[in-house]
This record gives sequence, C-alpha cells and structure tokens, in this order.
Amino acid sequence: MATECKDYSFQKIEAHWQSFWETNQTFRTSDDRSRPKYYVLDMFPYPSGTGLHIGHPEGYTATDIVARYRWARGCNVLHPIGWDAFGLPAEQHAVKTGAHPRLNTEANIKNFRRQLKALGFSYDWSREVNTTDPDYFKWTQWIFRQLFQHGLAYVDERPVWWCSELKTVLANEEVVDGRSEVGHHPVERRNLRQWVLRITAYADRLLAGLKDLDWPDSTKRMQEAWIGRSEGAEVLFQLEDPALGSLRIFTTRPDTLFGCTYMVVAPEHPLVPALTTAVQQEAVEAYRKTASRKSDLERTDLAKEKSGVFSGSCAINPVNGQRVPIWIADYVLMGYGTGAIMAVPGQDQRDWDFAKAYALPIIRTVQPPAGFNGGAFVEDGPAINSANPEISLDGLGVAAAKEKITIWLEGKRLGERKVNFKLRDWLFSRQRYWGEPFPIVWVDEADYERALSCPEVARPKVPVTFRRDGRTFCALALPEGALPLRLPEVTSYQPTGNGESPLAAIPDWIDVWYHPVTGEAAPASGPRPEGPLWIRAKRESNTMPQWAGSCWYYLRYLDPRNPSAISDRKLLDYWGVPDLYVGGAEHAVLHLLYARFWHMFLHDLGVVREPEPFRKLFHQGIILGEDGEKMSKSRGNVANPDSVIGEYGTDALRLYLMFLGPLEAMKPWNPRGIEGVFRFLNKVWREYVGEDGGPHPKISAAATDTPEIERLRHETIRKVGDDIEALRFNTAISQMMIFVNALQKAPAVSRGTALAFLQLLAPFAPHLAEELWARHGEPPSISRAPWPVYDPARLVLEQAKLVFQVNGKVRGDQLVRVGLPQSDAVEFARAHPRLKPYLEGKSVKKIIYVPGRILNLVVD
RNA sequence: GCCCGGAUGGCGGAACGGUAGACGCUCCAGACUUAAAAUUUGGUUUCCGAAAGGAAGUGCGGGUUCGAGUCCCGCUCCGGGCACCA
Repeated sequence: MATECKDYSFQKIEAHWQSFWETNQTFRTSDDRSRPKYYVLDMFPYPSGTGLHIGHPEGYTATDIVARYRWARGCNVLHPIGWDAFGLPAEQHAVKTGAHPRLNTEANIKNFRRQLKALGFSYDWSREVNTTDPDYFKWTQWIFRQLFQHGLAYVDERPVWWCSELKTVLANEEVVDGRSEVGHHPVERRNLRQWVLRITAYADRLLAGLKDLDWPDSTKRMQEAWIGRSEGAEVLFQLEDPALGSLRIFTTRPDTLFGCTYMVVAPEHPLVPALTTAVQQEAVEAYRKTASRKSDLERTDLAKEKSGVFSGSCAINPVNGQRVPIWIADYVLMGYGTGAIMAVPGQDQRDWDFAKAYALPIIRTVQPPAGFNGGAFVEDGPAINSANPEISLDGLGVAAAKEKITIWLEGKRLGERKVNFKLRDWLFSRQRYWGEPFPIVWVDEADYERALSCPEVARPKVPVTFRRDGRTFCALALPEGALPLRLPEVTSYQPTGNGESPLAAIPDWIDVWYHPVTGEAAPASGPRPEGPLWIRAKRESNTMPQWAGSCWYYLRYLDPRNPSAISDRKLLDYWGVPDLYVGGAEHAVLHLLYARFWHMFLHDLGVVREPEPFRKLFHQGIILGEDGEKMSKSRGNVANPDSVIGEYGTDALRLYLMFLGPLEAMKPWNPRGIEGVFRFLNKVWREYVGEDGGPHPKISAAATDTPEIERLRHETIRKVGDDIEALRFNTAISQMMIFVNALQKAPAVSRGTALAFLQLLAPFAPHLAEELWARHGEPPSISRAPWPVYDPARLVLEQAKLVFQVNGKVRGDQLVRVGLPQSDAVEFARAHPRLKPYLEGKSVKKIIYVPGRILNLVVD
C-alpha cells in the first residue's frame, strides 16, 4: 500500500496518497445519521485567473486539520468546497476577449481544483457546488422569488453609485473612498431603477441574534455598528407659516428640546422649496446645486467644516413656543431618520460647530461639570433651562429627562418614541451579464390583473410596480416550475452604457409573449402563441450581485444534486448549520450580514430549523510578504503555493502555514522558516523508517517506553487534541516537535507510542502520516483509526522542580517530590547553599508556598 | 475624531498572576566527511565576570501584589474598522 521509496520522497508519497484517497473515496461524507455530525466550512473561493493565493491554504489547512481530527473522533464529517463563480473579473475578461465568461470561469475552476487537490484537503469532492450552475442558481432564484412574494423585494428609483468605467451600479459597501472597490474607478451618484431587498425589516433580529454567536468580538461589533440601532423620538415642529404644516425630526436626545436654537434639513429634503422664502431663493438654489455636485469624496474631505444656508422660514419649538430658524445644510443626510434635525448646539458637537460658524445662539440644557471649557457637552449631567409651565426636566439626569419628555410629547401628540437604524435596504441589482437573472417579468396593469385572476398565479404580498413614460408596470414572479431562468447567449458582453445590462440588448429574450401559469415565453417579435393567457411581458434585464449565491451555499452542500429542494428536509435537520466557519475578516459585514438575513428569512419560511447560519466563526489572519507588507504583484513579494509544494511538499507547506503563528494573527511569510518544518518531517521519517525502507528497528511491540517518553506521549496527546479544538495549531506543532526530539534520543520506543504519535501528526501532515502508518503494517486510512486517548493520571509528575525565591527573586531551585509539605520545603530552602547569603541573619516575615511550583520567602 | 486589536531576543513566536524567551529560524563552535551538503553535539536577550555567580530586561510612566509580559490607571507608536447616522 505504501510507496517504495527509501527516503522522504514527498512528491511520490503525496501523489500516492492523494490518489489513494480519491480512489477509495476516503473522505466521502455519508448520510449515516446515526453518528454525530460535524460540519466544518470554508468560505468558498472566487476562482480568479491568478490561481490560489497563499491565504487560501492558510484557512483551508486549518479547517482540514479540524475535519481530519473529527473523522478520527468518529464523527460523520461534512467538509465541502465549491465556487463562488459569478463575478466581475470574469465579465471584464469577456468584454475584453469576447469569449463567454463561462469558459474563463471553467478554466479558472479547473486550476483551483487542481491546486486544492495538490494540497491534500479532505474535501468531499462529490459535493462541489458552483453558483453559476443553473441547477444551483435555480435555488438562488427560488429564494429571491420567495423574498419577492413575501414583500421583501421591491424596486425603487434611487440615487445609486454609478461607475462609468465598470458601466454598472455599485452597492454602498462596494464604494471605498469615492471609488469602486473593484478596480478603483471613480463613481458618481445617479438615479436608477433598482431592485432592493428589505433587509431593514430584519434589523432588530440581525442585531439581537449577534449576542449568542461564538464570533470574534470585533466582527460582532462591526455588524452592530453597521446595523446602527439608536433609540430616540420623532418630534413634530409646527411651522411658523401654518399653511406649510409641520416638520418632523428624529432625535436621540429629546431631553435637550429646550436647547434647540435652530433646525436643519438636508438639501434634498422635499420641504426645501416650500420653506425657502423669496429673499433666500437664490442662496438656497446655489447651495443645493453645490451640495448635489459634491461627490462623496469631497463631502467626506470637507467633513471638518460645516456649511449651510438659511431657508428664510422658522418653526415653533413645541416645548417653549420659541421661533427657531430653519437652515439647510449638508451635514444632515436625507437617507437617515427624517432628513431633518433639531439642532442643539449646547449638547451636540456638530451643531455647536455650525452654530459657531453662523453665529447662532447656544443654550445649555445639561449642566457641565465645573471647569468644563469644551464645546458641546455630550456627557450625562443634570438638566437645566428645561422647564415650561407644564413640565420641568431640571435636575434630572439624561435618561430620566428623556423618559419624562417623551411621555409628555406622546401625551400631547407632538411626538413619539422611535428607533432608527443606519442599516439601509440592500441594493440587489447589477447591470451585468454574468450573474443570476431575476425570475421576474414586467407586465402592464391590465395584464397583471388578468394573470393574478388565475388561481395558480400567486399574488405577492405587496405588488411591485414602477412607472415609465406615464405607464405603470407590475412585476410578476416566474412560477417555480419555470426555474431556473437561464442566461441567454449574447453577442456582446459590453454593457449598454445607459444603466442597463447586456441582457437588455437581446430583443428576443427581453420582450416576450409570456404565460403566467407555466412561465413559458416566446419572442414578442413572433406571433402570439395559441391560448387565452398569453400576455406581453418584458423580462427584468438586471442580474443579481455576487453576494446572492454565497448567501446560502452552505445549505446546498447538504444535498447538492437535489432537483426538487434546496436540500432534503431530513438532511437539513441532521446537518443543520456549520459547526465551524473559517474565512477572512474582510467579510465581517457584507457576506456575513447578508447570509444571516437570508438564513433568517429561510428560517421564517420553515426551510431551516436554526435561526442563525454560523454559530462559530473564525477569521484567519492575513499572511504578509517577507517584507512585512501586504502581498501584491507590484511589490513582488507574493508567495506561490505551487512552487512551495514543488520544493518542500504539501505536508511541509501545511505545517509551516500553521506553525507561522496564531491562526488569527497577521504574520509575515518567511521562506527560510519552512526549512524548519521540512527538517522536522525528515526527522520523523528517519525515526520511523529503517535503512531498508521498512519500519525502523528501534520501534517494536516488545519495546518498553522510558518513563519520559511515556509521560510525553500522554502530554502530547492531550496538548495536540486541546490545541486543535481551540484552533491553536502553532503550539500543537511545537509539542509534536518536542515529542520527536525526545523520540530521537530514546534508545527504543513501543509500537503503540509510535503509532499514536502518527495519528496526532496525521491531521497536519496527512500524506507522511499515511505513508508511515502503512509502512508499519497498519491498514489505511489513518484518519479512520480512533483518536488516541491519554490517561490524566500519567500526566502527574512524581517530582517537580520547586523554585525558591527570596523577596520575589529567584535564588535557586530543587527537585522535590510532588506532595511536599510546606515545612519540608522551607527546610530545603534553608539548606540550599545559594539561598544562605540571602537568609542569614534575616527573619522570615511571610512564606508563600505554591506546591510543586514556588516557595517565596519574604524577609526583612 | 470615534471604536477595536497589537507591541516580548537578530527574526516568527511560547508563557493557569509563579524560573520570561518553549518550539522553530538565523548565527557561532565542535563531530562525521578528502570536501561540501545532509546529519549530529553544544552555544546563542543584554551587561559585568575566566568561572561560579550577579545585575538589568517583555513599547513608555505610574499603581495593585509576597510575586506582573499577564491585572488597574495614564501615555507613545503600529495595524484594522467606522466616519457629519442627529
């Protein structure tokens, strides 16, 4: 079964065992539901043209170790991989070459698959998924269809980030510093019709769910900040001109209402034209124009200085009847709250800055402590200047004052409690070819009603419509039976440039005769097919963003070929959600938030049992180049997995990646460091293989281990197991090195000990471990042998080195038996020659004795 | 500006509040070899010392403690995230 080589020929060994695993389907997951399950998931890669980056095998090796460890612990392990294969680079490549993005994507996947297989990962390759496969995205479309039917998807004409270079719309989070995250192109605001998912409907649950997740705190905090829940009140300010009605504002500090000296509305606020008086007309117009022309880059750059213009109108402060001027300023955003605020310069630094700039009055309504000489006072303190004949907040702390004034406002119907979120609805459409087509057609109102009059055609909870050229169009979801809706072939991948995808340029696909019950379609250029129900329809030309396919892929692995469901009910119940999810921290908000949203929705539908998709999450740290800088082609500091494997083998690469430092840490790649683990593997080989290639003669069933080896065996089993469970692979490896160093010095070692160590090594360096296991006559695969156990009783030392301290300074040590009483320990210390000079003539004030560790004598 | 995380030998990094520097890299010296590589033995925080040993030492300044890399307070620097969210 083993190879024939006499020395550590890692190429031969690794190729041999990889083909063994493949032939024997060693890591094929069974659906034997009698065994405990363990589902360990990697973030599946986007198969880029540049191949695997060294960061991929880092996280993937970690999960592979865990997977192999769980196999050995008798678990039914699910450890799958797949491809997040829709994406912009493939489309850009298609635009450039004219070749179908599928071809490029397939070639890249082939390369990725080859590279991952060369790393010897224990994936169940029969469960591979590919987000671009129609059998896969059928279910992405199915989930979207459900979202649509449940009123969680809608279209909206909204200002979005338009990138003229990419000729597409980008989501807020895809725009970094006023440029596209992909390609770093300039972007601008444009109003376009877009599909939007109502993720804000889940804001509270997305926030609340975080607290029970075993995730890095930093990631939880980032999601928390992103969701951005804040409690406050909406308050109505009557406008001075009663004909104009009232202005609704949101504040988190209703307690400071008495300190409101002016108000601000966003430049885009719908009331601006009405509020603007004739005298101010020109100034307001000019200001609005400047604000609209500002790119976000400028807006953030100019964040320091506040600007604004007086509208000419005033409002009445509901608590004291004061006239307050209404200003227009771009430090208030239309997209948050009501797009209007009451400004309280005494308690808000932004308002303070603005008031100073425009010489507006400032009233403090919270008493700052004596000696406070800053601007706005935002801390807690007693309220002042906050009373009218009906209510007084004076003397109350912030929380109590908020409560009191809110009750008062609600009683007078002047305002109400309100919770606001920073989280916005999710912009879900892209003007691209290479994405999932929306399973949606647009029909006119009359046809919509005709279609819905058929009992087979389900009516969405909330109709989705839009108006164009004076006509209203309504969205109809394709029936489930018509899924998947495939991508049509196109002649050009070039976007139309007017905000529509290349799909809009295929008349026979986009304009159709449509049958709302069956979802069948025929080109509108042809004759209307026979039958009463055929209506004219226009397909949705947008496609879904790349996040769509990655929102639910972990569910498809459970049952990847199922033609009639996301996964079989029984399998969903058995496998549930991943027990461990490992991937980069760059997905802390986007992917992980979107996937949680979809999962919660699927939970509501009854598709999945658990409310959260990823109970335990871990981020592997970034591997930097040798120079300590981020790896990049331009810096020329990129480590290539292929060449490392060629030189040292996969086992050495895997071991080194794990030995580099803590998994979560950012750490530099050191090409010389790999020599160390390579030597270690060679040393293991030499200890296990004799000159004839058979088992090393010093290992025998008859041999007795030295007490040191015996103890170290148990110690190592304990440490390696504990470390794997805690994902501390670097210290697990040093423990194995310690063990092998001891092995090397031992004259003989028992077969049992030797085999147990191989099992510990197997998750880390599986090829070498399998090889040595086989050479010692054990049946493969080593990953099926039950994980060795340690005896805690063997870990207890009979003797321990007791350290003597005088006044906290180490002055000597001595080997003593473990249960030594304190009096004897003190005796030993007094007799110790090195302690004599420090104890002579001194009286011992205090004795601290930690048995087996330390004896500290405090003298004067 | 706000919120996190980090700082330990020449380097990557170890250290339940209990001998700081495990393990590995680098470097030095010895063995083996005609020689080199590989292997192997020993050394490798700094300073004083021939040695025994002593002193200092975990970014900086304080504190708690018999004892602090570890806990607390105040800084510096580096990295990451957010950024007018009312």
